[in-house]
Amino acid sequence: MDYADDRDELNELMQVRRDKLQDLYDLGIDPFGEKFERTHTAQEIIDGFDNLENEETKISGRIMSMRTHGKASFADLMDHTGRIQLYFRVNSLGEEGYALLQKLDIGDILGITGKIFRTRRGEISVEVLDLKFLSKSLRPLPEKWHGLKDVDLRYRQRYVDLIVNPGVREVFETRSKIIQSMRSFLSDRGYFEVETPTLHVIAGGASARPFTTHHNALDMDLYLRIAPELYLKRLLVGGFDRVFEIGKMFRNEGISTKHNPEFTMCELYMAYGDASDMMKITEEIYAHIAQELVGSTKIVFQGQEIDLTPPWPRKPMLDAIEEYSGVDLRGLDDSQARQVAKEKGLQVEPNALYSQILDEFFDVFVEPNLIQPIFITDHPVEVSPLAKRKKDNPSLTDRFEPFIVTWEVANGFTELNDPIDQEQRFRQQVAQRDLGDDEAHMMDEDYIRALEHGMPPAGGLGIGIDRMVMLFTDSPSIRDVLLFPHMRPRS
RNA sequence: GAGCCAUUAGCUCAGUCGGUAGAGCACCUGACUUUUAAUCAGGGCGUCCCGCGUUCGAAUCGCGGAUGGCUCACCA
Repeated sequence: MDYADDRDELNELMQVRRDKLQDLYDLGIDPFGEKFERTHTAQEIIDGFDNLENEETKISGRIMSMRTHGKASFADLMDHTGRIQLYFRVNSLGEEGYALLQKLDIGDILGITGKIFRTRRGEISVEVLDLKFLSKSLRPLPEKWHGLKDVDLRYRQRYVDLIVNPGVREVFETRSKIIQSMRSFLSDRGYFEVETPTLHVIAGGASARPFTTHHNALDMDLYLRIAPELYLKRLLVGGFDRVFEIGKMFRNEGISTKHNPEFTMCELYMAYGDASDMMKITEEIYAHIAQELVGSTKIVFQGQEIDLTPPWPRKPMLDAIEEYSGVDLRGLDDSQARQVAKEKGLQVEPNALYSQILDEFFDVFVEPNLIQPIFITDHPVEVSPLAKRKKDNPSLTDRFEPFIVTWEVANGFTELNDPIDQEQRFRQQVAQRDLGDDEAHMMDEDYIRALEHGMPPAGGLGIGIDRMVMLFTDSPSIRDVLLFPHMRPRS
């Protein structure tokens, strides 16, 4: 087999690497070696140097830079813990062994057997006694100093981004820690982790357009779930006391710095509880994770200090609107609300509903001001079809949304457990659907049936994991916290 | 979906008035046995995002398209 083939289609840099590959084969060396058992990681050698000096070690990783000096050379080897310097000397490797360096490229993955020592300049290093090619790299890496900056390439070729931009790995390590931390937090409090279907016959539990797919054997269309809510509450009917699920949701909507078509949410439900329990747990989870990650409940996001220390203030939506817009929307009907909105310079559809105008007021006047954590509560019943009405005002619900740095980071409420009210709410949603609102709920007869068996009063909460990770990793774009964010295919 | 901006060597970027493309890193050749953005000498590398047009001549101007970024709209 001629590994230096296809020369016409390769640029010079790749041709050179193919030639070296062929040279290795000619020398009887497998450039794509086998299992290599390391004894230390780079970080272990650096941390444990005092006890390891002059010891033999086996380490593996990728060559990230080389400095050759005639009969002695230096290279940096990177593994998942960090970098360590390699020192090659013709005296220790012999003429033949040392000559192999000519076949070495930045990006090659090596298995090194060597001796741990410190150079004259003080750098902890490994003097190479034997090197094995574990994988020859046939493509050049981006430049050592500037790395890979082109965000398009960074997302499309995340593997390269991860190799050359060390901060990227940290973000995803933090993401993993956050999810682990959330799991143990909930599990420690008696929450039981479950998995519910992602293929739904009825896409319910949120107001969003679903993705549609098709089951061939059953010859039926199915939806990718927009929320796990209705299944999790069926489990409360079934007798589970506290449940949670962490998983992907799919919503067929726009892509932005805060939206990806698939995103991760944690939903949890507490039987015999209510919204106030959920607000408490929201604050506690955020504070707990902050404490674990940075050892403080104060964090910095994009240069702003955010104080996550509980308790967070709570403010009814209508109070917040009055505070920031100066307008009291309480008790208005649809047309009065439209009139007030026009006076404040908002764009309103000619037949906009009161609840929609409320939403618009909130988005324009309130949201941009919500930097520090705050719970906005008491949403109108029309936009909260699964939440229980407030006892003292049946047009509002016992619902809350926490905001941090102007983002809605979660959504929770006291769950509606009255099957008759629920059925009426669904009917209203279906009516809106018929009027062209394709984000309104569909009727879910089986869910009503489940409620008819009796669901305990309960609090429920959904936390957006991606936004939480953005906040804790100081990432301004959701794409920075997704390993492989959605991209249009490149032609 | 709309507006604005970007796309030039493997990577990071220059490119003046429209005159036919440059730097650094990386790469190749040589020197160098403790360097670390190693150094020194020499070298080569381009679908200037794609297509059409204007022009004697287009990386540069015009039109259309692709991809990305930001803002807005929808949403978590």
